Formats: sequence, C-alpha cells, structure tokens
Amino acid sequence: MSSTRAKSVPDRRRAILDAAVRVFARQGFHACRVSDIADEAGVAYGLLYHYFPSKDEVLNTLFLERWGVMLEMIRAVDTEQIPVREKFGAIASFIVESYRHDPDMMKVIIVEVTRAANSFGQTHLGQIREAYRMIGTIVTKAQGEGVFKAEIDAEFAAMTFYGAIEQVLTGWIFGLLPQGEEEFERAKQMVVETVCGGLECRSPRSTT
Amino acid sequence: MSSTRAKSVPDRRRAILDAAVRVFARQGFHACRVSDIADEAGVAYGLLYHYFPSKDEVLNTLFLERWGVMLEMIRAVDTEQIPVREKFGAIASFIVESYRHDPDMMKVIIVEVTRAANSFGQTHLGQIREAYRMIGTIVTKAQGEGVFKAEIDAEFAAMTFYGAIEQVLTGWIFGLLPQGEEEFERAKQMVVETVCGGLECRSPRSTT
DNA sequence: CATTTGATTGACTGACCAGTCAATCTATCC
DNA sequence: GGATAGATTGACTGGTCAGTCAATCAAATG
Repeated sequence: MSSTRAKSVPDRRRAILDAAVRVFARQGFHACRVSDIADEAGVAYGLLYHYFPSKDEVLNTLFLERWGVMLEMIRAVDTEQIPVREKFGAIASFIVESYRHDPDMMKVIIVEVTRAANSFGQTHLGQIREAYRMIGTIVTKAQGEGVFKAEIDAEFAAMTFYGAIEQVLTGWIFGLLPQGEEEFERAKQMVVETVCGGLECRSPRSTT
Repeated sequence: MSSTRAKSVPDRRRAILDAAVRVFARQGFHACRVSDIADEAGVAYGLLYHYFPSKDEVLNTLFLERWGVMLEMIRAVDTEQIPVREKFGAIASFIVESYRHDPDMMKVIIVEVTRAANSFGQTHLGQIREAYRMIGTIVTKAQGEGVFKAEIDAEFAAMTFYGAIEQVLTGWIFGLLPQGEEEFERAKQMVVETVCGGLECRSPRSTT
C-alpha cells in the first residue's frame, strides 16, 4: 500500500542517489564531501550512512544500477535476428540517448568508473568486461555470416566501436564537441557508419 | 661543465619525476601520498618541494612533457606529403610505441589526465583539444582530396580514430586485452584499417 | 496513551596527509 | 680555511573529512 502512495513517503534513499549524481558530476567523486551530497539532497549528514555503508557504496550503487540496464540491452540486441548494422545502431542509440536523458549520470559512470583504472574501474572490471565481451560476440557472428572481415580480431573491433562512442561522449562532457538534438542524431549515424564501414567486407553478400 | 658529468651529480628532479610515474601508475594520483613518491625516488620528503611547488605540479610536468612530444609528432605528420592512411598509421604507431616503451607513463596520462574530466583534464583541456583539432585537420584535407567521405564531420572522425586507439590502450592497461609484441603490431594495423576503411570513399580516386 | 521500531538529525572524533621550516650537509670559490 | 649558496633532511602543523553515535522525531500497533 505504501508503495502506491507517491507523495506521502518521500524516498530519501532515491533522493540521496539522485543528489550524488549531480554532485559527482559537478565536483568529481574525490573532490566532493559527503556533506555536499547530503546538502544537495536536502537531508541530514548522518542519513546517508543510514542507507549506505560508505561514500564508495553510493557510487557503486549508481554504477551497478545503470550498467546493468545497458548489459541487459546489449544482451537483448545480440539475440535479435537483425543485420549487424542495426545491432550496432541500437547500441550506439542507447548510449547516446542515455547521455541525452541524463548527461550527469553518464559523466559519472564514464569519468569515475569506466575510465578509472585505479579505484572503481578495478572494482567493476567484471561488469565492464562483460559489455566488451558481448559486443565482441556480435562481431564474431557477423564474421561468421561473411558480413564483417574475418581478418580483424573481434576484440579489437569491439574496442574500436565502444571506444569511438565513449570518446564522442567525452567530447560532449568536456565541452570539446558541440551538442544538441541534431548532433546526437548525427553522432549515432556517423559512428556506426564509420566503424561498420571499416569492418564490412567490400562486396558484402546481398542481404536484401 | 657540470652538465657533461653524468655520474657525479645525480639528477634528483628527474628521479622524482620517474618515481612519480611508477607510483601514480600503481596507486593512482589521489590514492598515493607524497611520501610514497619520495620513498620510491630514494629521496627525503622535503626535497620534492624543493623542485616542485606541489604534488599537482609533478603530474602537470609529467603530462606536459609527454603530451608536447605527441603534439609535435602529429604536427610533423600533418605537414608531410603522404596518403592519409600513412598519416593515421604514423599516429597510431607513435601512441602504441609510447605504450610499449613506457606503459606506466601512458597509464598515468590516460587515466589521470586525458580521461579525468574533473581535476586535471580540465586544467589541460587546451592541450588535449589541440591534438583532436590537428587530427581533424588531417581528415579535412583527406576529404578535400576526395579520399575520405565528405559527409562525415571531421570532428567525429577525429574522435572515432583517437577514441579507438585510446580504448585499446585502456584494454591493455586494465588487463582486458592480451598484450605483447605481436598484439602491438596488430593493433596499429587494425585500428587504422578499420577507421580508414570506414572513412574512405568506396571508389577512391586513384592517387597512383 | 504507552510502546516499539525505524527514520532522521548534526556535533564530534580520529586518522590522514599536503605542505612548512629550521637544521644540516656539500660544493664552490676566493 | 672561511664564507656563501644551494641541496637535502625529516619532524611537525594545520586543515580536512569520512564515518560514528547518542539523541530526537514520526508512524504504527495494541
């Protein structure tokens, strides 16, 4: 019953997580204080420790929540019976849309976890690796169908594809690339076009 | 005269910088203490502050030293009269060789600066941007010659190329990709092959 | 209304560590 | 040898901040 009532019981845990995203994005995980998160959430300092055992665990929770959704999505795409280009398109689209919908969240995940080889990157290596592995699987299948060149290692191909997208997001995060509705759509197309273009056999079997 | 003598006057400043690379790579910039660097260099704590005004400045120096070399290299490649593929090949080669020669250094630069949107990434944005800008220039020229597709923004192309390489290095740094002499050579070829393959017009003007 | 359970508060503590500084050492020069 | 300048040492300080905890509050139950 309490779960159906929206207003009456404010979800403090959620408020803390949402505030943490904003604070981490603005100041960075290391530079911010726990009190900054509590203030941003409009909550007392100690309450954070009622819901989370440590500052680290707040970030871990954020990452796991979001990364889990992405893994599920890639897994779903992988099993579908569609051309590689569409699979890659769906993945690129999902990541770009994630950024469009919540740039702070993506900034935190990329800057504080995905690219932090020390600290959190190490902790979540398994999860991160899983994403690369699945993209690699998609490439291998496409090679089996004769759509992608067989001479390029699936692992390198996966890294190239994922790296290209993440770099574009990083460009937006750093303010090095112009961003907006139009750029988001173009980015999806360009990355897929470039990487698939480079991976496909020059005279692909007609899939029409 | 003192500069010609090699043994007699050990260069403590250099020793500190070299030690810092190892310590930053092992523990990360934030996680390590200044005393760790001093210990690693076999030098007293205070001496670090004789040569550098702060811990931050040690990292800044390391980054600027190395990144400067890379900018110079890209600039030189840009002005040469060779096909784009060779230009991209030279850049990929330089970065991979840098990693092969000093993986700790590259780890520090990538993890602590290039990908740290807060803290140091912010400080050196100008330098980082300069690299992307020059790669973009190379793409634009290739488009002008009709070798690269005109419909893909040079900025996206530059990000895709640089992102792909950095991601492969990250794979090595994280231990997600096997590394060794053979892998280094293959990586150079694959990234260039994939990205150029995707960027080139399907029936390029014969440049022979 | 009394009681219990969980939510909420914020002042406090203990550890940690960047940066300082006065003292000591070494080289050089006259 | 005496004096000057720079290199080197490491104990110490001051500030910062994650995490603790005892106290207070609110809701639910009988």
